[in-house]
This record gives sequence, structure tokens and C-alpha cells, in this order.
Amino acid sequence: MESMPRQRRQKEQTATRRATINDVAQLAGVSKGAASRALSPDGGRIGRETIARVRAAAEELGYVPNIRARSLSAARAYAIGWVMRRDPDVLTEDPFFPSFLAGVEAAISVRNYTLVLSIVTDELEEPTYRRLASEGRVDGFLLSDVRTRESRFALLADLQVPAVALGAPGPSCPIPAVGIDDRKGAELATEHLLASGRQRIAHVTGAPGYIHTHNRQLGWRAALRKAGKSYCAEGIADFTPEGGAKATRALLDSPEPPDAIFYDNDLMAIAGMAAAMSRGLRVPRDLAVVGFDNIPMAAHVAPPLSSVATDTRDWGKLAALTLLDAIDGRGTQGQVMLQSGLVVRRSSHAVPKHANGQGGVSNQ
Amino acid sequence: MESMPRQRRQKEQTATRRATINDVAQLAGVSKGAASRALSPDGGRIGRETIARVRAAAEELGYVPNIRARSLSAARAYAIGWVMRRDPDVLTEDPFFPSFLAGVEAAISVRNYTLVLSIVTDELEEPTYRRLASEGRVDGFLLSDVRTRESRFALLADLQVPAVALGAPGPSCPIPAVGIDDRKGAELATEHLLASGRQRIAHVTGAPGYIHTHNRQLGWRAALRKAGKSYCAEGIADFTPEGGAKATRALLDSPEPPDAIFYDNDLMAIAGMAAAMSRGLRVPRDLAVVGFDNIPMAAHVAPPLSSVATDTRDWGKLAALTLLDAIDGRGTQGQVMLQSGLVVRRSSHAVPKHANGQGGVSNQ
DNA sequence: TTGTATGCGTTATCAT
DNA sequence: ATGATAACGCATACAA
Repeated sequence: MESMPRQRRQKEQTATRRATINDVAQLAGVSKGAASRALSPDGGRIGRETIARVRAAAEELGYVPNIRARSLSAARAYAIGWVMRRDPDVLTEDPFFPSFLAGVEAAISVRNYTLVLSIVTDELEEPTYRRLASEGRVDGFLLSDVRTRESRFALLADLQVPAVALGAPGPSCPIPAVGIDDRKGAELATEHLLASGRQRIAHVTGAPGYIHTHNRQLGWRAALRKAGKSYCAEGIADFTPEGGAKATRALLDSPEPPDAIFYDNDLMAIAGMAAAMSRGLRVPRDLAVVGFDNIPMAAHVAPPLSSVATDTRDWGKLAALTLLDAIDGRGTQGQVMLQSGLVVRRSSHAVPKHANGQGGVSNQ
Repeated sequence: MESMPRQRRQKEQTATRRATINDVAQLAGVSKGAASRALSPDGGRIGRETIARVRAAAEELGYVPNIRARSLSAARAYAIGWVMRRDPDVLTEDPFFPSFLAGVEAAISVRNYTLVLSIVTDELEEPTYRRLASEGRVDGFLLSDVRTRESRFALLADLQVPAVALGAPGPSCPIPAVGIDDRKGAELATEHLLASGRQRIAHVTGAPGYIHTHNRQLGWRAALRKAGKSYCAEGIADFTPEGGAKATRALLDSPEPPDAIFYDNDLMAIAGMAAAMSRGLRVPRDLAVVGFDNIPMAAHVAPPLSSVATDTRDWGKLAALTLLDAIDGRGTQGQVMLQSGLVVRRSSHAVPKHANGQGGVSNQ
């Protein structure tokens, strides 16, 4: 017999080799092509009886199409990519993660897509996008943490891979976007603080340079402006508990300290409350606090934290669906904004008139 | 001209078509096979000069090997899978996530592997493993949240895919494991509470049925036993803030309430502290608290939370490397245990002898 | 409707 | 050392 390189390998695996479409075709007594058509969902020109026979054969053999072969043939990866840039020093727990991913998974798994996730440092971000795209690992990207000066749009255009932005980057964004309405959420929070009688509402921001940070800032300002307030102290932070605590201390040290603070996320808000309370301030009496994200922890700190809430799972699902559409060439060019609501808890309760804290006049 | 289906597509893409190994070979004036060899890292039997010429051509064309074709040919996915089962209602922020993933990425990216991540519900767990394996999407799995009665070992054996367990499942585990020493960590925490003068050290567990929950329980018990303590009140919880708060209230309501609580994670510990304090208890004076994970938030709550710390990033890196070894047939069958340390903060500070809380005598 | 043949891009084997 | 060619498994254009 002639030498048989491949055969050797097959021989070894024979006992457990996975069935290919060839095996199915053989068992069904049809050609490979016919089997392929019979198995394809859109059932092209193929006899009903043949379809039944082939499917029965496939069932019997436990046939599962090999995605690698299909990928090569179809020039598709059947996968989407998500590259997250994270400073290794600031790998804070991200409330965004699990539920957003669950939503993504729900959307893509029914289409037999998978998610390729990488967490990278600054300098590896662009190379990672390039690698994933040029190797043909993914058919599109989810773009999180969109920056105000965003270099990835050009990169993606260069790579010729569709993408969906996770956020609300505004009209200049060249790709579809699905995001929560950060501006509206921030406005909601600020208006609530105003309604609860607060006079000096400060803001502690997330990391600068991000669209969502920017939009939350806009929302806070807009609400203050509408209410005719001129006080607008702001602390620049970075979404981390430590950053939130620092910014809070700085605000409280200022000559005209706030009587309320809106934080760009819950992690900072919780740390901020702790910082304020450890100085003897009472929350909400002396300082009202509202966060963003409504993480599960928010309801279980003391005092329970008010927060802007969004359905993160829906967000993930919608973003993934939009990306799949883009991959299929069904370009929904628009931007979708998910609404967010405010969950009011004790941290921002109104102070009874007879007991408003420092600087109050009042006697009931 | 005849109809040209494939050609048409190629024509359209011609302007931007990615270079294949054929293009490189042509430009270098060699055969496809020679080009392949010249490009392969282990440079087989091939002339030095040819190598140089081919590599230059590849460089010039910006050639990147197509992973899909390589996958088909090599019968490898060049990807590892991680299937996380998560109850959609308890999608709590997972401190484990980002830094662990960063470690995984660091290990696999240099080998040109990617991570396929899915978050699934109970009933989709097994089908997801099956799909990923039988479609040939991944070459191996990372197995997190190992259960005391673990059905996935059999599943993986059936699927014939290597895997690495994330944890310390004990000697009966049929696959290699990389985990932190939960038992030791829990012991450390408990011993510290004993050393700080606590008499009644309770435990609030994570979700039952998991190896790490079990091991932390063992560690807590062992420390108590060694110290000759008989008090061992325990609340069964689930790793969520809400569960931690409930268990805490139950413990405090018991006829003999604890003067210290060790929690299986920080989320529960933080919520537990809040629950205790909202009842007027002072931490650490009336109740000392230690958590597990040392999340960034731990240092920024009031009072700052003592916690068992591990290098999650290293963990991810080591686990991924172990999996890659297993995929390559280099079976490191053993189990690796990463050490963890205790970070002591105010929540567990010793109570000055003259001022021990309830039941204490104390003045000053 | 069905079978045949070809291409996807790579690696590996064989013959030169 | 190099070139030619088969093979990976699937989808599809084309002929029958």
C-alpha cells in the first residue's frame, strides 16, 4: 500500500471520529452536495423525501457541521470580537460585565455565533484589533468605552470590519451605536436631587475622555442650568472607588462644599459616601448621594444608594443583534438609545424642612 | 464570458483582498509549499536565502496567515472556551472577571490563541459545551465554579476535550487544576479574628455546592477547632450582597450572636457590615468583619474591610498556560494551589481590652 | 432534483 | 532544498 500520512491519523481516531457530511451522505445514499442542501436551513432545490432521509442519517450519526470548514468556505468566522482596553492597575470590578455578556450571548448563540473576548493594555489594543480582523478570527466588533477622540473608527474602516459602538457617540459616529441615554440619566439624577431640596449639587466624573463620561457631565449641567443654579463644583475621577473617594474629599474640602453629589458610577458613590461619613457627615442629611449603574450592592450599603438604572442585559442583546445585522450587510446606520430610570433609595432622601443640615436656618 | 460566481466576489474585493500565502510565494518566486516552510517558525528544511526572500515578500504584502484555513488544516481551533453558568437573576458584579481575564489573555495571546466566552443559564450549560466542542470551536475549556458534585468531568471526557479546573477540587479530580488555596485563606482570616480577641466567630458562606465554598468552610472550621472554640454559627448565603445581608441579620437575631463574621466574599461582607451597622452595631467594636477577594472597593467602604487577597491575574495566566499544555498533550496532571494573603483593615481591628463592646464593662 | 467538480488557504507529504 | 499535490470539511456553480 502507498504511504498514508493523513490516513494514519484518521485510523487512530476512527473509533471516535466525528461524522462529516460525507458520512451522512453515504449513509443516506446521496451525494455530498445533496446532503449539504438537505441540511441547509433554507432547503434549496431538493426533494422532500431526500431531506428527510438525509436529516435522519445526520441525526443517527450525531452529525454536527464543522465550523472550521464552514468558516473557510464561507469566508466567515461566525464570531464577533470584543476588545476591552483596561489599565492593569485599575482592573476594578465592572458591573457592566456579566449581565451585558449574558445579553450578548442570548443574541448570538441562536445564530450560532460566538464571542471572542480580549482584555488588553493600552499598547496592545490596536494590534489586537488588527490581529483578530486580519487573521479572520471575527466578523465584527463590539466597541466599548468609546472615546471623545476615537481612533478606532479609522482603524476599523482600514480593517474593513463592521462594528457597533456601545454608547451614544453622537451624530458624527460613522458606525451604528447602541447605548444608554447617559445624558438623560444624569439629568434625572440631578433633577431628583434638586427636587429633594439640595442647593449645591456637585458632580464626580468617571475617567475623562470617554463619551459616556462626557454625556453624564452634560446631563448634570443641563439640569442645573434649567433650574437656574450656578453652583457647579466638579471632581474629575476615574470610575474607581479610590478615585471617587479622593474626589469627594477634595469637594468637601472646598470653601463652598456641596450638599449633594452625583457620581458617574456606583463604585465611586459608595466610596464617596464612606469618605464623607468618615468625616462625620451624615448621608443623606448633610450630603445626598446618587450613583449610576444600580449595581446589586447599591441596595445593600448603608445608607442604601440611589442610582440610575439600565437594563444592561437588553443593551447587550440589542447591541449584538445590531452587529449581526451589520455583518449581514443589513446596515442599521442609526443610533439607538436605551432609556434609563432612577432608583431612589435613602442616600438621597429629602431632608425634612425642620432639619436641613449645615447652613440651614429653620426651626419647624 | 461564462458566469463567474467566485470570480465576481474576488473581483470586487480585488482592491483590498488580503494577501494569501500564494501571493507571497508568487512574489518571492517560489512554490506555495516552500513559502509555507519559510514562514513556519521552526524553519524546516529550507534554504536561508529562500527564507529571507519569502519573509521579505510576506512583509511587503502585509501577509497574515488566515487562521480559518490553518484551523481546518491543523484540525485545531486555536481558541479556548470558557462557559460560565450564571443565574440571570443573580448576575452580581464578579470581581474575579476582569483581572482573571487579563491574565488569561496575557498567556494565550502570545501563542496566538483566543478566548471564546459564553455566559449561560443552567439549562444551556451542557449544550453549550457540546456545541463548542463538537463544532470544533475550541481546543479546550477553562472550568470555573467547580461543583462538589461535578457532572462536567464526565461531559468533557465524553467530548474528548482537555480542560483545566479553576479551583482546588481535591485528589479525585480527573483533570489538572489551578486554584487558590481557599481553605488556607479562610483559616488565615479566622485565625486573625481569633488573634484579635474575638470569641464567637461566625461564617457566612457562598452558594452551597461549590468546591470553593466548601473549602472556605473547612478552613474556618479548622481554625476554630485548632483554637478549641465550640461556637460555630453559620449562615448559608450565595455570594450576593442581598444574601450576605440576610444571613447577617439571621445571625445577629440568634440567641447567641457572633462578635465576628467571616464572609466568603467581599460583596457579602460589605452588605453584612451595612446590615449590622444599621442595627446600631459598631464595626469593628461590636462586630469584626473579614471578607474574601479583596476587591478594590474593600479599601473604600466605612470601615475599610479586611479581606483575603489573591493575585487573580496570575491565577488566570497560570490556568491558561496549564490548559495550553494540556492541549499540546503535555499533561501536567497535578493541581496547583496559589497562596493567598490577608489584608488587614479596620473592620477587624482588635478591640482595646478596656473597651470591648456589648457585654463589656468599659468606660472611656 | 441530483451528482460532480471546484474553491476556500493552509499544512504536510511525496517526489524531484 | 524545493516544487507539486493531496487533504482538511463544507458550500456551491454547473452539468446532467
